[in-house]
Amino acid sequence: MHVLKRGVPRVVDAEVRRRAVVDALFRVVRREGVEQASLRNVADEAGLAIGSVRHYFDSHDELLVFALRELEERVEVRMRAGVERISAAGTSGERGPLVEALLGELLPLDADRHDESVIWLAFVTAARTRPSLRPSALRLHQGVRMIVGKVLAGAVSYGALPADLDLDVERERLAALLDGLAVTAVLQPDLTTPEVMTAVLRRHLAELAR
Amino acid sequence: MHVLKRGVPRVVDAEVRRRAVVDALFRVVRREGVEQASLRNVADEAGLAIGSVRHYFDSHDELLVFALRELEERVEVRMRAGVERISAAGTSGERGPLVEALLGELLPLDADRHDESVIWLAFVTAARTRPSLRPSALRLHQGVRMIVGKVLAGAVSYGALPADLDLDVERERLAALLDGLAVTAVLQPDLTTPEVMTAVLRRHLAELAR
DNA sequence: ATTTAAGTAGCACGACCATGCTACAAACGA
DNA sequence: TCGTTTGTAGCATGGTCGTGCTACTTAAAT
Repeated sequence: MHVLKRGVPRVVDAEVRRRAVVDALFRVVRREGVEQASLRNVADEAGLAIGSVRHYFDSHDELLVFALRELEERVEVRMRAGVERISAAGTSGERGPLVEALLGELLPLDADRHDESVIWLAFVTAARTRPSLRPSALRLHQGVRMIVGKVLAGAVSYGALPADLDLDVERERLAALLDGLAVTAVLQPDLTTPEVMTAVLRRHLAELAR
Repeated sequence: MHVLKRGVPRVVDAEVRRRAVVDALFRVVRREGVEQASLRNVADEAGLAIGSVRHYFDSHDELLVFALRELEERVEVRMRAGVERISAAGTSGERGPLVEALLGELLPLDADRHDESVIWLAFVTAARTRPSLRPSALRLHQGVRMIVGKVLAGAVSYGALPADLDLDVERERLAALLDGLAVTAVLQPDLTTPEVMTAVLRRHLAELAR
């Protein structure tokens, strides 16, 4: 009945294990899609027995939910770092490239972020018919729009963008553009190269600045 | 050995039946996602026995491929009609709204096109890991970009858009915007209303025209 | 040293899946 | 009229799935 503190290393191990299982899950999803991310396939990929995976995740659904939260966190960390980098830049002249870099973090410009985008699209589309995934999917959606909104508002306040912009419309427009680029890069990677994506993003930002 | 013409009505019936099965498939996909579109579920939805469905489609995969081709055709028909409407409009003054309407055909602005977009996204993401669906997915991708490219080039030639536009970049930008709007409308329909989508599209076209 | 908990593993069950195959009815061509 | 094709239906097989459950091992706690 005593719910006191236990041996320390155990807890750490548990967290590491959960992370390892999630990484295995991500590899399966990237390679074969969410529908193939069964407990069996994930356990195999992680080099564990199916029962071991279930020790850390009570159900298949819980594993998926946890994995999507993990993805959420990774994106959030990268965004937060980008925002801080912009805040640290004093003069407005330096901010342009930093804004482009921040928004570029949402695009699959390198192999890691490509994989991340693949997993993002897989989970977020799965969330349409899986209620347990919807909260995370919604947070990701809103998070991107919040970042984009802040960036635009900040640029206006610095005089980098005209003050008469309809920020609600511009936020949705830029967010949809980023989503669209990521989606096409995931679905047709041969046709949507990093160069194309950066050119499109740069053009969009330049045009916003008139 | 005689491969001659058979009784006429049979062929018609067969085509009608295949269409009915595909419609049932679309309803299942819309409601529960591609992963639930098993032969059993589709047969139930169509009110047929599983064996009957298999009489028209030799395999599950063939059914999916046929269904995606059907979707391809529907989109193509609507696009062709829109293009003709633009070609029929003589003066350049009338073309603006027609262009907006044509590109709007690619957005889920009403219930029917919303369903169509849901199915589009489901199939096209499934195509990432299903080789048999890739050709259709690629054609849809290229088709949209061809239409968008023609529209932009036409607008330039009519003087409605500045001649110094980088059409390759603008084509990808507008196509990604349309894809992104459709995706977010499918995944977060409550947050991405038809009004938002039309406002974003209108704004983009207006800005292109400088 | 003994108890307690956590980690690992695997079996068994019921459900669902695609597909090969057979059977029967209706309609058509000869 | 007979035989062939076409539509409809259902059975059996082999596979994958999530999950409940049990067993064994390791290590920490008392």
